[in-house]
Amino acid sequence: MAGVTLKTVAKAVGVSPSTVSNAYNKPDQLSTALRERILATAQELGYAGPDASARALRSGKAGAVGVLFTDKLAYAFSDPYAVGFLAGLAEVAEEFATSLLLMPLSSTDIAGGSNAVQQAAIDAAAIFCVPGGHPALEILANRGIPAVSTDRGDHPDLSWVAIDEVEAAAQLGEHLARLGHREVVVLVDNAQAAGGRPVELTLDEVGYTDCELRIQGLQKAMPDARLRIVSGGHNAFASGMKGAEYVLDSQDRPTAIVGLSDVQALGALEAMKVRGLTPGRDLTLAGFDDIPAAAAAGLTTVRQPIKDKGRAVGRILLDPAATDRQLLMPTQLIVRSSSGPAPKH
Amino acid sequence: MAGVTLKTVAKAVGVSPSTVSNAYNKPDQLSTALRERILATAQELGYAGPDASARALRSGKAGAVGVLFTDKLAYAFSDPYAVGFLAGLAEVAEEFATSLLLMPLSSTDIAGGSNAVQQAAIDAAAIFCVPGGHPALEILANRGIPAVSTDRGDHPDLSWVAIDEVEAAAQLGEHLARLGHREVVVLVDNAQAAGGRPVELTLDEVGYTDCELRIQGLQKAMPDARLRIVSGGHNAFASGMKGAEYVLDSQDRPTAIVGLSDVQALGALEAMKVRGLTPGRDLTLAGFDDIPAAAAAGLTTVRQPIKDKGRAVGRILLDPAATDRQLLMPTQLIVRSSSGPAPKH
DNA sequence: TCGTTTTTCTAGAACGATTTAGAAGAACGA
DNA sequence: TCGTTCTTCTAAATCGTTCTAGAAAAACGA
Repeated sequence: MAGVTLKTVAKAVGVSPSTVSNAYNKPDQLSTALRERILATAQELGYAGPDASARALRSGKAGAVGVLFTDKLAYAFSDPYAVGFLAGLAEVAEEFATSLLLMPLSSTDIAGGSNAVQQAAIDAAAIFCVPGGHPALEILANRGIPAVSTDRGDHPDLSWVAIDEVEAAAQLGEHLARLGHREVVVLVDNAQAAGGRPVELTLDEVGYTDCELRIQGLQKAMPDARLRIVSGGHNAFASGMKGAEYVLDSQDRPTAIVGLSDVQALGALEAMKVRGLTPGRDLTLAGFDDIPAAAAAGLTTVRQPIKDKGRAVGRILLDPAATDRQLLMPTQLIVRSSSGPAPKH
Repeated sequence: MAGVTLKTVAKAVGVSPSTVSNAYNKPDQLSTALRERILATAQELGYAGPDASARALRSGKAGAVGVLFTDKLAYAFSDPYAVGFLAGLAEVAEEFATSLLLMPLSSTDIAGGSNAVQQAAIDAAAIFCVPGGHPALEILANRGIPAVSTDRGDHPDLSWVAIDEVEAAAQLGEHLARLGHREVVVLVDNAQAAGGRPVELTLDEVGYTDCELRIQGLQKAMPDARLRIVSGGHNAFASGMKGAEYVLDSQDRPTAIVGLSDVQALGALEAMKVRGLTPGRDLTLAGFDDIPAAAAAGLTTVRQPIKDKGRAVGRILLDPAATDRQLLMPTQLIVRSSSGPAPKH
């Protein structure tokens, strides 16, 4: 059973290996009769079709696109936003009979080459929320693998599918400003705070480009407001809760809390509930992304078409017909019950 | 920049290709000085390390494990249960510097070989909730790829990590029986109902082994109860809602509804809420899996350690030290407010 | 009937690495 | 000093395909 190759089959049928190869890949290059005879013999010999690695080597196509996530791979699945992106990407991948290769980003042994990004047999890569300058991006570039990012990069020849982070955040900022909020806390993803106490950051310490831009957008739309940047850890429900707890239990309570992702905002919502605070009345809460749970919770947020984002990335990566290599997706402010006028003193 | 291979580097440095290969893979097989010289030259030439496909072909290791999901790949991400499994698996994969290859199962062109399962360069495969007898499983077997399933198969030499479905469901059944329920509706995943009207099924029509076993377990524990099997479509929130609506709006209302997954049960919960029904008082509702949202919703359910399941599958696939190839994971009945005594007439 | 096109198939060279077996020289123990 | 063992490096075979030319036969048009 083992060791059955194209050659074995070719010999058994009495044709050349090329012909057997064609039987699988170019059915119109040989007579139907012969093709069927070859396939039958292959079946009989237990030949499972052309070897994937060999085919990939020779043809230069791996039949898979890589997906790069920040942080731990296991972690990526906790945010419905990331999952939505993946779902959109998967949809297109499915259409092109291509697999998705999820690559862990953790191991930093770059020179050694034991890196997953180094090892991966992929034709292209989707880069999801990876901070600019990450070593993995360089590896990808070195390997000459076409990539599409979900962040607008600085290089003009980079492909991306993104939103206008500044404008999107500004929409939300205007809404909050109109409601009279001047004391705002922004909850962000931060590695430092993970596992420890919540931290208060400056804009420069944020790290993620998209987060920075959003904060800038908020500030732009509410020039008179005082923005504080707080993190309770990685981008997750628990972190949002921790960050909000820290803020709510301090003397210096804001009138509005903005989570830079809905999962964090929902965590903050939980912290408010525990303290008997009603969102939209006692304190305004807003998020970002508009994940399904946001609607159920009545969370004001900025909707971005995440599944479409995934689809668009997939098209750029896989569809030769896709011409636009830089795509700006629309966003929309969704006002729900969690935002209300700032209480007057 | 293009066309730089091991050979190019070898020629540039003035050593044999084997030595360059060793510089990357077996650092202790050559002097440190030479190794550094090689690596430096490689860098200079823009060589990005050994080609993944070539390495995979020659060494016979792809550095990736495949993940087979039922249904549409895009779809798999909508259930936190599936996502939890993936997270556990990813954790172990990360540890072994292995990537996860998500394969779409849809295309059925098996003979043609344009199949993702056929094409995929993988060392092993995790099979998640794929109904027995699916053609993809045969392809995998033909290719001689070791696989671990989340269902206990019939073959004694198959590897799996599963739960005792019958016993787990029986625990829940006993709980319901003790509460006096005799009219029970079970909500299941079913392709037929997808996109159309909810359907009522017989046990034989269910299809998924695990679902069948759970229903058997319920029946076993509540011999006097009448079990009806209803499906509102694929395994998802919306399907559970649709199925429950169908049942709640009929003349023949049950006293208890059991979702065979929490997402479905939560969908049913929504349908109840809309109708002003309080779970645990007007009608008993129970689920399966104990996803995070279940706790928040007060849903009685059967907990299974899904992340551990993913981890265990990963270990069997990747860890040579893992000896047990068949693992039964524990389950636990979690009673919350959504279940209560059956109303007396 | 004769050139021309089409169909069907093949030989042999890649693809880019890893592996095996072994050579050359250095280091070692007695 | 001599045989033995290490260390360091190499030559050549091999992994299993697909691809590029092109050959042989069949079909075609005039």
